[in-house]
Amino acid sequence: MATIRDVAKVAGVSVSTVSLALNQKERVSSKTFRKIIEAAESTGYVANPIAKSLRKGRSPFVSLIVSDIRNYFSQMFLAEFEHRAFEKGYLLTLSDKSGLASDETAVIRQLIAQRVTGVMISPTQQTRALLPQLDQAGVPVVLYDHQIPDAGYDFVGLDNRLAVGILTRHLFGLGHRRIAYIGGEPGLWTTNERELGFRKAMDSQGLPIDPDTLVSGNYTRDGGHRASMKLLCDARPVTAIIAANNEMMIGTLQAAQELGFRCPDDLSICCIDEAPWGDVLRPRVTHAAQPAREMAIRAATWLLERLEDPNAAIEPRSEAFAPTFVPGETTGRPAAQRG
Amino acid sequence: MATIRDVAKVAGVSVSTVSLALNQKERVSSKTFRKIIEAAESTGYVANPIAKSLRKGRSPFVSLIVSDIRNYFSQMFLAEFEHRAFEKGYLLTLSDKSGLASDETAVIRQLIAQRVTGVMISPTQQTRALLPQLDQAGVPVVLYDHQIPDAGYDFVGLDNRLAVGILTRHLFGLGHRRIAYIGGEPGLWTTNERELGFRKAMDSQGLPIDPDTLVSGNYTRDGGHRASMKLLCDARPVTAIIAANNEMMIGTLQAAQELGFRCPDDLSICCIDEAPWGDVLRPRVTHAAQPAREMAIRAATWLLERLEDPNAAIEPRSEAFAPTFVPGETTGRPAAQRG
DNA sequence: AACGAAAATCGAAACGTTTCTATCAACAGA
DNA sequence: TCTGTTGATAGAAACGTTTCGATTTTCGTT
Repeated sequence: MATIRDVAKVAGVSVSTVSLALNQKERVSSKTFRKIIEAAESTGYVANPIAKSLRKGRSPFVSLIVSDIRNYFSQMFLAEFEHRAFEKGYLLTLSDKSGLASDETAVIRQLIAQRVTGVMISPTQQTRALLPQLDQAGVPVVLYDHQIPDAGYDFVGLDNRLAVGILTRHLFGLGHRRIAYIGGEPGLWTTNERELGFRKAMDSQGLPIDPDTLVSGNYTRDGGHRASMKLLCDARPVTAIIAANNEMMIGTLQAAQELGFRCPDDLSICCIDEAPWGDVLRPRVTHAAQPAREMAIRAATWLLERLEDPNAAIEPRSEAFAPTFVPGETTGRPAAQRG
Repeated sequence: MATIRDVAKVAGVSVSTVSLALNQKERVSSKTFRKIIEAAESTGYVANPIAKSLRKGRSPFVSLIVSDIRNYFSQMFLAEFEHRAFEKGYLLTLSDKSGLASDETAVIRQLIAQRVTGVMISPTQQTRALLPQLDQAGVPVVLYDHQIPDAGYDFVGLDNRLAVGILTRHLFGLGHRRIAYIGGEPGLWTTNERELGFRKAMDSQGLPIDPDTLVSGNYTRDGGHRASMKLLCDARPVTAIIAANNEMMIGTLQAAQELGFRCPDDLSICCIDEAPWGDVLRPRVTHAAQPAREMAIRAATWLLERLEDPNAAIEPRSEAFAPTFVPGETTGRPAAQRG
């Protein structure tokens, strides 16, 4: 492969002039510029980005660390980020925390060593301890999905309290009083926020919370199924269930079906998140959708903006997107209220 | 950040000895080895992979180029490849061809320049011309989904002819005679194979193919919808439709519903591919599923195997996975045959 | 024609490794 | 005691850029 030295030789100039010509064309006379371009073309020269990275201390990579790539939300961030990054000349590296071997610490250590120029990450508890390392390495970071309060990073997420609030209010409006809530994996920020949203909403309707009806389903289909089974086999089953994400909603739907509950006649079900093929699922599930695409675009834009000018002192920004309420066929008046 | 020179100084040995100790510990006396390890730890040394790459002419990156990341099949490859690659010490770069700006030529040029050590790619026509460049750069390649016959690359895909054959045979067995086929984007390998499978299957049942019932839907939902509309508004509509992928199947389902066709009473529908949430979709769609996960694992294994020993002369391997036939509720006997 | 400033170009160092070749010490065999 | 061999370590070159400081060229003024 042709190197810059070959080009210099062919063009009859020094190596440094070639570098100048290729990177800051205004620093070079137009005559030599032409000569150099010509030489570069005739030799088929393409700069070695690795050498450039070594010298500059920065690689043209930008990284996305998702919690689980099988999840619809992650995919949006992936798609939008990849396109936008590539447009700006960056390549994308992807890491998935759900992987068996995926130790987040190791991932981040690797990325820092590779001198990636920016990181977008859906953080967890474990992540908190790693962020200072990225900081120290001077790598701009944008968080999404889970917030780390007061950490001073850009953040893009959902207004989780509002989302659950809307769903609760919706059910209340239909006449439900015994409303169960299936929360996500304990310890995560969104989990706390969503639960808090539920508590507040119930409180503001003057409804007490029966601790038996506030359970965790770990954000998994199976967890949702198990939790629902318990909720529905109770002596006095709830009339409505809110699942904190779509996977658990599916588990709930399944449990209801298996136990002979008709939805929404005997049981109303709704959730946060939309399903990948939500528009063709029957029954259509009532849900509070995250505007995933917009959120992804915002996050990508913010990160790329920081890369544009790494030492511009941009104040950390934070945006909680309002959910979109999508009424479906899985929620209705409770049986006792009808007819 | 500490460099190898700092370690050498602290350990009181030369730089080359440190390098030796860290990479081929047997080449160094155990006494100095200990000294060096200690020095490395005390200085917090972590090798700069970029310098290593420059020197070695290879980076620790492995690349996946998908046709469209929003597609379930791509996601499987992504998830499995990422995990396995990371386990072996590689980082993954991802490129999505569906991106607005994503010029495949530019992507591959970049990857070669970055000296990636292996590439997994779902090729298209355009790709064919780019493969020699990867070859020349000595980058092992594994193809998936679309085959490029006789190109001499590892390939993992579906037995497309069999998949369509099964579906056709299934419909024939139910009594259908007017069977339509909605094919994919023209020019792609799988498109051709699937169509060929249809032709052969029809032929072997002694059924003529009405050219009006063999149409293209471009693999998109909308394309499937349009094609179905035409098929169903015909004077003598078909009794069954095979869609060459899941997206087009959805379009077909929708069209049937809009035109008042009951499925499967008035119209049987089936397709290749499963849906991401296929197990909760109602009605359950009859389909020939690709064993996506196994395929992804195979592809990842093959590629990583080649990276293990880059100059082992491994014969190109190729595997066409048999589809899994999953009967559903969208296919049944044609109306004329029943009661 | 000579001068000085500005513009253009050059040479060399530096980024942090690996690896080739050379040196050195130790040690076995004669 | 000397020689040849082996194993451990050292030195230096090379990978391909960018960038700093130095040098040369150009060109407008006087």
